[in-house]
Amino acid sequence: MNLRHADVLKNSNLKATPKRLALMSLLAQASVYLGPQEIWDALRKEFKTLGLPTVYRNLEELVDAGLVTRIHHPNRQLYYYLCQNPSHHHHFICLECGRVEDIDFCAEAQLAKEVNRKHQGKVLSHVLQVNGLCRLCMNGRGKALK
Amino acid sequence: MNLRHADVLKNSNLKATPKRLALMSLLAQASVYLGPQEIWDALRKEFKTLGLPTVYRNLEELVDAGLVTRIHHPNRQLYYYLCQNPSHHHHFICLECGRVEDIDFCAEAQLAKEVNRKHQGKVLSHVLQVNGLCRLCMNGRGKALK
DNA sequence: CTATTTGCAAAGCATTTGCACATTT
DNA sequence: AAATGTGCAAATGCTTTGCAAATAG
Repeated sequence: MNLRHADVLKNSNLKATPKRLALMSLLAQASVYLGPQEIWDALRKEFKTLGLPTVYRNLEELVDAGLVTRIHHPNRQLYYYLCQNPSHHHHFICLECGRVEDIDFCAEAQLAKEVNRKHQGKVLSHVLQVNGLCRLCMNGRGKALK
Repeated sequence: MNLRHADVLKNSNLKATPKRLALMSLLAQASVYLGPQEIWDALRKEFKTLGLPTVYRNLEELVDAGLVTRIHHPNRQLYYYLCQNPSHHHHFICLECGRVEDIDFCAEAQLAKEVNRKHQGKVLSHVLQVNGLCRLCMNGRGKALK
């Protein structure tokens, strides 16, 4: 598991430091998108001296390397997630608790056609962000993340 | 034109101040999404003493009233647009010049089905953000907005 | 040994707030 | 006159940067 992360980092010319590996493990385990602060709080339990700027820097490096996805939450903060295809991000965001889940549905083909026809532009990536209520909050069992 | 804006404001219990009307006119004319700074710069030509906080406050009031749409640009800033259906925003964003255009294409029906099936959640609104190159930038004729 | 990475403190910058004054209704 | 809107200055809060010390390969 951590061996894999180390290899992935090496392929991107990033050094496999303990903190970076821990960050990747945290993201890999997370079932929701995490913000820098939450990540910092979680990792500081193990690394007492970890600085918040290091979290930010690592997250952006991982984003640049295409290993991590960054989304804009309606609450105006950034959230991160370990993701596969960086050009194809579909999220379901619960407006009540802040939970973010991936959505499989994609209409990329129609989308590209539409953009070509009407805008004559070129699609490089797309983000579908669906705001709503998750099943937990619909049943009053959601915990507000924010 | 301005009469209509005044009425719309009245319906939302907002006073029709000259600055607010000018802001609405500016948004109504704009063919691209505008940021607070751009809006401030534009309106200050007419209103020398206009404060930036006033622009922010008015934009948010208009968003709250459902008269204006706010989107999160990949450059991490907020952009505003006079818009009809606040639950249905599809944007094409040019990564080169920052231009934002509306996209008509929508797959809401399939989307709702997918969310219901897999996430068991409720869709309240959705945003489809397509990042790419606009026709101007593809031809080297785009002006970087940012 | 060299290039990265990190911690710390300080800076940046878009956005927000407090409050007295001005304007709309 | 009462409620709302505005300017100004200052505060907020997330994010970034500079730089010297630490660490990975």
